Amino acid sequence: MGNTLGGVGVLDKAVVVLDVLEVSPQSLSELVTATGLPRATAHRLATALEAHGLVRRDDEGRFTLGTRLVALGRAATEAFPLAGAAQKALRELRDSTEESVQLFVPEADSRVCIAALQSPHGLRTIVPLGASLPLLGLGSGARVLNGQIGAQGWTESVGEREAGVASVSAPVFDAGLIVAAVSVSGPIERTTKHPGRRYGEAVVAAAQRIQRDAGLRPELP
Amino acid sequence: MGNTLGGVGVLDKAVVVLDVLEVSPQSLSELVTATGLPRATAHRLATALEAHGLVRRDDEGRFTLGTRLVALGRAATEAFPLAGAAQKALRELRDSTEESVQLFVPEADSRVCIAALQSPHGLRTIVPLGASLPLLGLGSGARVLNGQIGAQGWTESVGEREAGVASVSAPVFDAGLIVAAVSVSGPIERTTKHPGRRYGEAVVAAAQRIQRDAGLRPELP
DNA sequence: GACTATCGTCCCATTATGTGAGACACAAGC
DNA sequence: GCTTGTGTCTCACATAATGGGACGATAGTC
Repeated sequence: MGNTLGGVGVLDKAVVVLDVLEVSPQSLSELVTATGLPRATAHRLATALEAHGLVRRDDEGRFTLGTRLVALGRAATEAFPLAGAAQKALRELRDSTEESVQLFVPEADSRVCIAALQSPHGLRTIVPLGASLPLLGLGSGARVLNGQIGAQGWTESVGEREAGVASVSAPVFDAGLIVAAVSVSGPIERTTKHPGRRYGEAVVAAAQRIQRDAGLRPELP
Repeated sequence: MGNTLGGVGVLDKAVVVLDVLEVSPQSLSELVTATGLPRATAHRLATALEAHGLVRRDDEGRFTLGTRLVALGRAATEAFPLAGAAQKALRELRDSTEESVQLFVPEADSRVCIAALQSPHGLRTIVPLGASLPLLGLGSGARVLNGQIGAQGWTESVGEREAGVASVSAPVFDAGLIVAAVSVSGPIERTTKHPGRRYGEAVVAAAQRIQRDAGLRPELP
């Protein structure tokens, strides 16, 4: 119930509350209009979540995401063997390319950024940790996760997902399956219109290093 | 209901599931024994949470914390104006002391670590992000949040919260109220038995810088 | 191959559970 | 004064969560 259409359960409503609070702190009345829930219900849910530390009140008495979530979020990140194992390789890649780098994993019908480091330049691409992008969308990361990889092991996209930004991505394999995509992205001015020429090799190397560091098997047994 | 004793609602059970999964991935049966919930209930809850991305399955089919939580966790961290504003000051403090540093905020009857950086040394104190410690407990951080501050503006504790570790903490004020505590902690061997002498000044300076960077008013209007 | 154990998943009658309109107290503004 | 806006709480009602048990797979043992 609630996951399909029709009946909506407590849990679904509670998640809506969290979703709304993720955007910004909300007073009760704001919460009511934002969620569409009746005042009494919104209040009960928010205070119930508050009792669990998932929601707290800020200095102005508004509801915000609670401290419990920072602990859960950290644990969730660590639950990805990849996220941790990829850190060193990503840092190397970011430092050698001087552009923002990300690690994406497929999740249902989207791809989620589970690790990201930013370019040192003032003008840079930013993909927030945890950001969820459509899997069947644009960008070299999406292509890679859908199995569209060039002969050299990488895929590039120029001004595809967002105007002015280009990116190169390479797949991370486990037992012959693509489990993640490493991406480098930045403004076309710096990456040129053929970012693959510049970064392709480095991205593929980083993906392979992640494979090794995470203890994955690149080929089928 | 459920927050007191007696009736336990869906939300409470869902949180229990998350709590259990925070420790480690669990198969359904493990989840059942860990939570004490009936199999059908545990399954329904876990799959409901899965539908919202708060829970996912790992490669072995077990339940783990989901990707949605990494986004929520990040948002929760950002919802603390302090956590972000404190980063620079904490990094400076960590680099100058070469010991682990933390920022604690009071929350109900506990104190929560909302920012932490670790010592470069092999032997070091680790307080995980989001960790929740009793507010009326031991340690210089607890003391500071309870208003027990020495004349120099800091408080030290030696082998108090945990054997072998000493710490120094200083308060962050807003409008005359203590809103957070900055701590430096490390093994007694390095910090000496009078860590305040060594780090007191630096910790107080960091706390004041955080106050400034976060745009807080140290005194009453 | 048959037997048993344990797994994840799903059904459905039962009732405990969450529901939400409305009452309430408090504060600010006209 | 009155009005409008908060946040909070209650309570009769019925909806939504419950959990014992059934089911099909898979794995191991004899």
